[in-house]
Amino acid sequence: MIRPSGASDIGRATRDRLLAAAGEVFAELGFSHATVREICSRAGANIAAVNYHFGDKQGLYSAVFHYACTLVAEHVPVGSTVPARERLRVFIRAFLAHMLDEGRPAWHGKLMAREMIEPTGVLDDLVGQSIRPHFQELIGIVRELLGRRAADSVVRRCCTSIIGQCVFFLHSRPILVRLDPGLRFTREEIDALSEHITLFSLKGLTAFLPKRAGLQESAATSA
Amino acid sequence: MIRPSGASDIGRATRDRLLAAAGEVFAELGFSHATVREICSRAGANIAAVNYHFGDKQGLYSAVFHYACTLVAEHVPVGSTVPARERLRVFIRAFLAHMLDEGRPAWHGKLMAREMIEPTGVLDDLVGQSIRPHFQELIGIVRELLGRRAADSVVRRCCTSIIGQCVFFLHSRPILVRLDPGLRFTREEIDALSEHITLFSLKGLTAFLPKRAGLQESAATSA
DNA sequence: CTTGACTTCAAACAGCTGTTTGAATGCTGC
DNA sequence: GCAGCATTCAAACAGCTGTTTGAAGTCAAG
Repeated sequence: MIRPSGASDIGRATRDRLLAAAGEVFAELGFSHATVREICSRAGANIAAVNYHFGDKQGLYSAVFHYACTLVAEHVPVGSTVPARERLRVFIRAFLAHMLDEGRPAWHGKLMAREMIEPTGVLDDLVGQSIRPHFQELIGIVRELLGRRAADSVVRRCCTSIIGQCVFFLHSRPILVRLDPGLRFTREEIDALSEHITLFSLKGLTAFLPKRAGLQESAATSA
Repeated sequence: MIRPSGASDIGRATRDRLLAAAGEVFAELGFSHATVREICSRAGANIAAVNYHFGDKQGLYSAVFHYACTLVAEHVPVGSTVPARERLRVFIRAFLAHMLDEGRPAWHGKLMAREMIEPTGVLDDLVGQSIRPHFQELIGIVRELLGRRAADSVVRRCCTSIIGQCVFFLHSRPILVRLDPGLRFTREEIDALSEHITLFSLKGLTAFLPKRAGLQESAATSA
């Protein structure tokens, strides 16, 4: 019996405590380095609690991950009436803030970063539920900025250029802080960063505008 | 006794075989997932060989890593007589090729990617010996493209924008192949990718040129 | 109170890990 | 051949891991 159908209040309490503790530990140490004992210790639960409530360690990880996915779903895409260059700005800012913000539930950003590096199987769910929609949204923005005649491959590469700039801070933070000690991701720094990436990307996109489209270029540039 | 001072030929043979095998296994699985037994098995050596030749698993990892670092040192920076935008092109191409090329010693790219994510202590050496010089080289290029009056913070952020685009393919490959099955990093694809990043970045940089510098912009753009 | 389902607990289990040991082997210089 | 050294080997060790077990506890319903 992996998980009982009806859970009482105190049962749900330790279950939730396990989820919260597991989120932290998994984010800190990754799936394999995190130990069930450490998670249960932080949750104030018995070692057998994980297996009782989630079947096994992998089940707990999946539960934590899906819980984190639902939190991401709160991302509200901007209406398409807004100009594309403004939607790009909002997109980049939301993306950066979600990953770097050292706010309260700091772990689900790290968690997803780890999943990208060491896929454990739930990565497919993550791609389907969260990443692919976001990526499609960005593709729509870029396509609007580049015009109908832009090739799919060009649009795709431009999207990776934009996302790459954002994700870099997530994956390479250990190196960045060694290159520049005193690097902190405060709210202001994130704002400045997203503004920089937006400007850089809007200009960079103009390299792939169809020839003889000076009017469009100026439109995409005057951000 | 960690390592004997004088090593005979066959001794050096198994030592080298251990280094090669460890490079593959560490790159594939990371430091913690890699097992001494697997490494020794691939090297055709006894389990105790690692401890005999390198002291312990960490010692083997350090040796592999420093060996990989010496290989990277073969990167030849272009003379500064070449125009900056051409040096940027060469830099990006070399960077991408070094990390993505599925050539013979395919492992030291992956190895460094893993080290960025899960620093094991040798990361400091890596930053000092390899990453910082490369980063300084890129800073020099970007500064030349942006002009003397560009602020340090702007130059720095532009460098991260450029490197971020390159590193993205290294860290997020699991996601990218799920978003676009059939994605392969052939020699041609790497060429096209580096060309794209170069164009995108050269244009993106112009967003941070000092105002009223149309002449410089055209110089940086006509790549 | 008694029943019964749900939950917690301490203890142990089996498996894999890096590491050590001490004997056996191979090679070199005498 | 022999001593001395570097190297290899099979076996075992100690530690940590996820997981299981069976008893004890908890609480609501009859």
